[in-house]
Amino acid sequence: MATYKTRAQFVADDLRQRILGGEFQGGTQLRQDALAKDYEVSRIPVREALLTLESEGLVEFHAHRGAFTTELSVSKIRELFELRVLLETHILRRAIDNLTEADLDKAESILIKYDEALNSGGEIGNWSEYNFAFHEALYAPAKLPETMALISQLNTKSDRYIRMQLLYTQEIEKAEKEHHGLLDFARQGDADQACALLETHIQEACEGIVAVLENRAKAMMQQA
Amino acid sequence: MATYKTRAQFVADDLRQRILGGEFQGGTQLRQDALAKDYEVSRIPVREALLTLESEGLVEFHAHRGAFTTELSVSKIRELFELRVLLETHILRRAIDNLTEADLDKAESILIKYDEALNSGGEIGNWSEYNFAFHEALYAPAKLPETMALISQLNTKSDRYIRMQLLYTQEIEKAEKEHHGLLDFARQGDADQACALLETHIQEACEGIVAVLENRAKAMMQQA
DNA sequence: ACACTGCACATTGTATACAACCTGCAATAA
DNA sequence: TTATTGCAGGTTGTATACAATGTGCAGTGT
Repeated sequence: MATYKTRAQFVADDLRQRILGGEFQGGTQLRQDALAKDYEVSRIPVREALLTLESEGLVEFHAHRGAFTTELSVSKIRELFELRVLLETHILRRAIDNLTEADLDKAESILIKYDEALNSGGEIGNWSEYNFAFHEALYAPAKLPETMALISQLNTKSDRYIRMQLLYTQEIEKAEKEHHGLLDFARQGDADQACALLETHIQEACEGIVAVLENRAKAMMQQA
Repeated sequence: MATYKTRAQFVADDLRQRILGGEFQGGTQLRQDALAKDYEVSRIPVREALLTLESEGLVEFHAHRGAFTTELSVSKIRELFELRVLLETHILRRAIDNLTEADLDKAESILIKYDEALNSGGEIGNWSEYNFAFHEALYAPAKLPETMALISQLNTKSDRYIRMQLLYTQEIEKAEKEHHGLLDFARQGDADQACALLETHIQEACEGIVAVLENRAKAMMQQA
């Protein structure tokens, strides 16, 4: 799949990681010239990369004024997480209907690999990738590609904030326990309980993020 | 808002209409050079327009092979409409919580304008735009912009098929009656009934489309 | 006949060059 | 002083030119 990568795709992938990694503050302008020099390409693939990122909601274009990284308000974050609850409980139910042993094992293996990394190293830079990989594996049996694409889209949009939360609070272990719980309920075929757990799992993550944001806002106020 | 339109945006808007209008069969290649000549621009804005349309799901890029219009399978169409039910009933409930008289009047005025056009002229080319405008007006009071954006996205993706259905069957009047029903339930504040009606409204549209597609497939078989 | 290689052509992807537009500052006038 | 106009510089948007890749056919060999 997609064995060849155009420069535009390469720039888009790398820049996405940089944005999600928090390298830019919300609202900073991304100058095409500077990025072109960074990547040693012309501005054309840079523009195309920025357009791609715009469609993912990471960047906003203003005609003749350029591209700016987006910043989400608390209310938008709440909305995104509410959508995640809606879509992910929906897909989880379907997944549980179709679940095979192999599916469960696959999801579990991701979880185990992650557990090990957690116990040995402690810090995990790309937690959010593992996180999404697990959810994806759990939802895959539903065989709803369009739904999955929307979920993925919502995740990308909120990813920056999830990372931020993990940086400030130490909720990874808790989330990990909930992941095991999800897997257990799925194995038992108990869709109701699984969905209930998933719902609180997502909602609590949301509240965590909102708390961090509001603390930060308070700190900003005092500084000024 | 967006007073200036770049050439890329112009091409994207026009090309979107052409694709949704059914000018291209699913899977046809869109040659950049030809489009550039059509619009009397260079290939650069054409490429950017195609990228935009790709993010909307109307077109697919294959590296070094170009852009092709997408074609949805019956199962994907079903999935999209299922998502619409999920998201639109969700937003409708919220909208009904916040509804004011002014909101209802606004939605109704769209409906009335449309009724008139229907009675006088008969044929309406851009029914799907009116259709979406009404739904949008009804959902707006929910004040959930991200949700609304997703709904809009799903609508764009399925729009071609909705138009196709309307071309072959004459369901516009029925849909129009249902719209009035929706408005009535909303006015009464009866979210449950409104959502139930909305659900069947969407599901029946879906079944209509699937029926048309399967008939067409059968016709194709006989031809061969 | 069939498979395979390699070349020519067409099309896409990207670099460079230029035009259009926005922004901020300086100069002018009220 | 304050508001306004116009210019200069810089950035984005687009055209043109070139490079890289995919495709199809001719030619060769088996």
